[in-house]
Amino acid sequence: MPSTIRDIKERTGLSLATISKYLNGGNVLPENKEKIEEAIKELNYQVNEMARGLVTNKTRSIGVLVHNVASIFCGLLLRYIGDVLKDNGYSMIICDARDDEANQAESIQFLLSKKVDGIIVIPVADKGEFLKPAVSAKVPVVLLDRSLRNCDFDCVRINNREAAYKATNELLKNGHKKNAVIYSAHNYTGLQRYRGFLEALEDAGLTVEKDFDKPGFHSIEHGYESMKQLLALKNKPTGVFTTNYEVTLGAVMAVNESKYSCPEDISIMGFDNLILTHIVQPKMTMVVQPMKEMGQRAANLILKRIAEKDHEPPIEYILGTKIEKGNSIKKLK
Amino acid sequence: MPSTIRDIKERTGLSLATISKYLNGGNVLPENKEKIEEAIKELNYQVNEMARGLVTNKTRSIGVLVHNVASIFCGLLLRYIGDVLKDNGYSMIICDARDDEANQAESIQFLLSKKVDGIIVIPVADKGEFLKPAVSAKVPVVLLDRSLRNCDFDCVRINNREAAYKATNELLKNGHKKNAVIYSAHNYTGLQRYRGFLEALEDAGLTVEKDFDKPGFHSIEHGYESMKQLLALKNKPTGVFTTNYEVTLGAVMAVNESKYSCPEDISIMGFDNLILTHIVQPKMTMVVQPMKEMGQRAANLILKRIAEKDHEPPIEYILGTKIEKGNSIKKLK
DNA sequence: AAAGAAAAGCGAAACGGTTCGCTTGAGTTT
DNA sequence: AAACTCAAGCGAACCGTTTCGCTTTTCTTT
Repeated sequence: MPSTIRDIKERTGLSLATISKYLNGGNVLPENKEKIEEAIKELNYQVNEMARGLVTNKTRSIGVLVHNVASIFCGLLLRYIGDVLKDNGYSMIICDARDDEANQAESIQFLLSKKVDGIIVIPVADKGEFLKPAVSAKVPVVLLDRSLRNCDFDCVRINNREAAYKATNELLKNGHKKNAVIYSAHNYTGLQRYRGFLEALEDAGLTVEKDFDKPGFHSIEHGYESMKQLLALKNKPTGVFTTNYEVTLGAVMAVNESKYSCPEDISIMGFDNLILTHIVQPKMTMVVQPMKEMGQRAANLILKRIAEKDHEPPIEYILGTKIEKGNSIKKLK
Repeated sequence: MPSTIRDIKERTGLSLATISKYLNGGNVLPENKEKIEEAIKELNYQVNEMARGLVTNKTRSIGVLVHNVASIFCGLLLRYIGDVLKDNGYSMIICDARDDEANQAESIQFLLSKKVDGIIVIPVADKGEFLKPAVSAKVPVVLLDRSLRNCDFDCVRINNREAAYKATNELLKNGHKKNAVIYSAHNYTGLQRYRGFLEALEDAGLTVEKDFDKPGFHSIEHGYESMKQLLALKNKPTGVFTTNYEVTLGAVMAVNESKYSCPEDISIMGFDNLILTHIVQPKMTMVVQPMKEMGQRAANLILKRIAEKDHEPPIEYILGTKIEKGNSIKKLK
């Protein structure tokens, strides 16, 4: 039913090769160009991407594998990624790992079976084995937001350690000496932020108390439970560094439900300025990441890799963060 | 590099036709079946979906066009849709309309150019013109969450009018006579909820005051601004029905920033029990939708339509809602 | 004006599957 | 044992592009 390049051939009297050349941006006589364009318009012709793909071995689609599609953080990144891809004629096939490594590995296989030209991934954990099939299939991979242990892939992210260091200093500067940290112990990003926290304490001649050290999952629940435990301590911390969006959310919930309030009874340094910050009182002080740039860079990078013929060595784009000041940190004298 | 059906032919001595037959679930002698399976395993063979698609004219991909990919509501639906599609071997190509009708129309064209087998859409507005190209191309469409004016498509949604009616009654039952409503005036769902609100008032012998009637966009800003205006009135409402997640969020923000509090000074009846609502105090009373079922039904419905040879008349699945009680509504005597 | 270079066009062979219509052969019926 | 039935297998055509290697045309240069 839909018209093909052969219909255009009939209509213009030109050969398939010439028409194909035109379609792919090759040079054609102005006269013929006009003929072809007219035919395309009249026949409402659209290239059959499948036929093209069969020859070129390209699908013009990119797989995007996220750790959790229902998180607002991912949603935003998806928007920016999708924009760039669509503008370049690429479709975005999404897979959701639901924070599970087995799902994640299966999703990579799925994407490869769909013959995507490249994959952008926000990994669940810090291990990279699940990406081996992509490497064997020579499908380029770009990591986003989270790197991996012994990472040998392109990656777009922030300097997590430094950001955490700066954030912790914000607590220290305000006189907080008893600081807790709530973090994800299962991915590279979480661990790096934890290290930044420790380094800042160390440089200030402090250490973290055992009860104040809260590793766990990247989840609202973890933030919630940890903050509850912290508030129940006899010897409570005065400051808490919550190292990602979900954990910050959970921690705020816990404070809200308690008899304590922020920043009077407990100060919080948060992460990721998403909608949360606007609806809670007081306004949170937090580390903000350049989400838009992260998404766009990741998309552009994967497109670049696809276009390259040679296999270039991996690049890391490390973007800057800033601290947005609110009123969630009390100044201690 | 990757092996083809021809490699299997060499290895087994069978014909292409037979192997293809096996791949598509046809009957083959047990002996040959074994040979083929062995060859597939050893050669690590995977069907080339593009070659298959060229013949069958199917891509095994579904376009999902959402009004706003960064909303947590959409994110959740995407998760449930994606699960069903992947289990059936279909990939999910996502487009984000960014709440803009022009983007939405362009995205449909994009999806059609990608030759998706079907489209699931959460429309931006209540007009359906943008779907015409899909109809002409005979690509099935399933609407999700929001219907359209003069709708002639399959649709999976809740009974918005009834849900709003029940919700409003919750305010009325608690003695509220001065009720405001904040809603989206740009999509079918919002308008239906508004009607349900009006009907409930009417049945109680009440009407809505002009100042209490707040149409606008489906956005946090709209909820925020409207609530601010309501709180600034000399003659304030005692109850407010916020008819979607974003608007509820914004309204809560506005109350939090004001000198008033909920439910002492103003009662709120909200919509959509998503995670953010847990972080605000008091716990909200709200209408909850069966998100999982909505996503799954939509996905299964589109798959069913694709499988059907004849063009069956459209179906509407109208799912039930329930009210989750919190403490955001004060009992007036 | 002839020779040479560059640009544009062409035919045909891929790409990797599915499917149509026919042949083969085993099993069943009379 | 001949005739018939039915399952399984096969060859070849086809899906709609791209691309290779060649020919033709046009433009420069001397």
